[in-house]
Amino acid sequence: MTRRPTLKHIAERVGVTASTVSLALRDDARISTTMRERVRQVALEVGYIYNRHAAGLRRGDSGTVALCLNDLGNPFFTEFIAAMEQRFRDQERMMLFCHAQESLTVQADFMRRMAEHGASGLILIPAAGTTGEDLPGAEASHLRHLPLVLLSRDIDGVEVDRVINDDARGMAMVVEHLLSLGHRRIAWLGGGNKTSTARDREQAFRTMLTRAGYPPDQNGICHGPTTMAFGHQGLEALMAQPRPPTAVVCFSDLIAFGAVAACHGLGLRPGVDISIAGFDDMNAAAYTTPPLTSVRVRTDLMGARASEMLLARIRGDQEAPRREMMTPELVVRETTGPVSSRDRD
Amino acid sequence: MTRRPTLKHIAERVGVTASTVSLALRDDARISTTMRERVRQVALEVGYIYNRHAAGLRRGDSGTVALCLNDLGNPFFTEFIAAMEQRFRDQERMMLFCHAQESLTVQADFMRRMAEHGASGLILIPAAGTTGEDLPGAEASHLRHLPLVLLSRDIDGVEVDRVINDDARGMAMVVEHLLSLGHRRIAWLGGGNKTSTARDREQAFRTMLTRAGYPPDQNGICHGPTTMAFGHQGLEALMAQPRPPTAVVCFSDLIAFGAVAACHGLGLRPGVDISIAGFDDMNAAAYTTPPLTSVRVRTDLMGARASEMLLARIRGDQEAPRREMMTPELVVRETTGPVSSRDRD
DNA sequence: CGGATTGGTTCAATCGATTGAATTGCGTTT
DNA sequence: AAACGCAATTCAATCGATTGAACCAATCCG
Repeated sequence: MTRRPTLKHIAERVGVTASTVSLALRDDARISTTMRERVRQVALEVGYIYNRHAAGLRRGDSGTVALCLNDLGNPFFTEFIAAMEQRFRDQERMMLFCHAQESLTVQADFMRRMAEHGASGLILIPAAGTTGEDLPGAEASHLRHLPLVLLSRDIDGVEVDRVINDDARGMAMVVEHLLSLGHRRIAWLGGGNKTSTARDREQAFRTMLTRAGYPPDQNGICHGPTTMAFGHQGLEALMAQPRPPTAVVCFSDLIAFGAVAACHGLGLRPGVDISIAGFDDMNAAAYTTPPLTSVRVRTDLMGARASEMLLARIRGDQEAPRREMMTPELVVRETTGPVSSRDRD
Repeated sequence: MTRRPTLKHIAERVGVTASTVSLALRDDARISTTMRERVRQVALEVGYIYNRHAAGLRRGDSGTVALCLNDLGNPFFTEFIAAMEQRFRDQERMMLFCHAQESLTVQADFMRRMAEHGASGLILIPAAGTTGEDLPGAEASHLRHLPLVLLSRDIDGVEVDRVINDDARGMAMVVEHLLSLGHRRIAWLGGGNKTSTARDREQAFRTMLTRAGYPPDQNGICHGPTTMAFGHQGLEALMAQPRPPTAVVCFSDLIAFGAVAACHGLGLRPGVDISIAGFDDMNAAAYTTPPLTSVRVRTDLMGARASEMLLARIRGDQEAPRREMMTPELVVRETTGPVSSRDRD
């Protein structure tokens, strides 16, 4: 098991210097076509493997871009990936990603590691509870030169590029839709206040209902993790109340899936006996029984835009950080319907 | 914007050499505690960032482990990740992953890149259509020294470690279950022959039915991509036949989700008018309406085992490659039930 | 024919951390 | 006082690729 071949080995075989080989392999115009061919040939023969550490050390950049996600258990987040991968691949950049599982420590480790590794930039869907202090942009941080774009979840008080969904608008559409169907007792099933999405959506939910004159009941606000399991038990809890809601708005589709599933056991027909709305409109939303009413978040556009913004920063764009909002749209399917006559107030 | 600080800068400040700083930061026993403290302190002050390229160049190993997935659109595959991350984090190894989207090119690029990067090892859920030629183990490949473990999908004719589910056994359980419920016209909804899982499951399906004396009808075999959309339209197609099946076995849960959803539109009650079985038992399987009968694949155990095998290889284990099979279990929920009397042959 | 041009290649310094061997300093032993 | 042991630090070579400048030879032009 011999040592892995280097430029020098190739150079010796061909009878030139390592410089020539380096230039040849990288298609430098200074090298003649014949030489290039010979070098290529020999490189193949000896099984040459480019050494990124050596190159990275010399050049200072590794040509990679990092993505940090925090909840792979929610397929919604994986939907962002496709659009981004495409963009970076076009730029011959590799995207390396990390699943931090909502752990600030893991997230910080990853960011540090990527800085050490000379990553060109970072797209971050921040872990719940992330503050400005935790970001590369923070003065105290050693990472301040790492270009950064926040995706999907916003963070207050930092000057960074970000691409987020207009959650307030999306939630307004949901509430208006339900009100127009005659619902008045509308409950909330969703996350706490650890992410901007959870905060913004719930805030909008409360504001809209209050403004319409039907402020949400304290018992109608049910907090819990963003999982199907929570959606399931949450709906059961809501419906066990003496005066159950006629409609339930879920923070996310994942929760709504659980809620819709719970109806089966309770003998309720979603869209008839109870209205349920989700948020995100992930792929699976069209495949619940019956299909879920939700708010389409344009993960494709958001991912693409985040990539572009990051690439611009990497190229050295010096403009002030931008905060871009994507407009969502309401997708009415079958889990929402008119309030049944016997439920009407 | 000054250049980022190096060991040398710290050394100058402290009044020692770079060697001392290096040893101090890495907690080498040779360095006194006081010095270690001083170095640490200064490193923090100047905002030192460890340079992985330099270290990697010198040491030849980057301490990272790579994972290549091919279908993030299917949450089943993300279920493997959690168990693996844990294991590697315990070993202070970072896991970098790639979503190759079933593209052999992207997969190959990633593997090459990881070899160039000096990754310690690779766990691969191979892209559909991957052959032994595409793997680091292949003689022709330049990657032959990269420790490799195959996960979930098997590949013929290569000597590599692998951890796979016993698909034949799982499928046998499904078919027996349906036969025992009285089903005789059982259809297949699933992928082609590009992955071992697709082949093995379909093969077992056919064998079991043939052995029982009810070989599947040619019209009862419906091939397509592993998506909910295919499951949806596939079920509609099957039920549109003059003599529709009384039960449908799906290659995977994702397809089954689509199939179950299609029932709603067709006015069929899964588990009553038609039996549907999935495979994988992903989290969402318990939340369809009604809950899906499926085969539990132990992604947690498989992920853990694959990590352990890879770590053993990295440590230099010289034993012959092993092929480990995990035993699945049937999870009967409500989408399967006795064949209805009017359908009985 | 001399000088300039061009194309092709080599020179040599450089990136920053690592590590086995060598060195220094200091107290202890004989 | 010489010899020794030990701890703490430094020396110096090394990893492999990159790249601006220098070099050389052949060709071209006035």
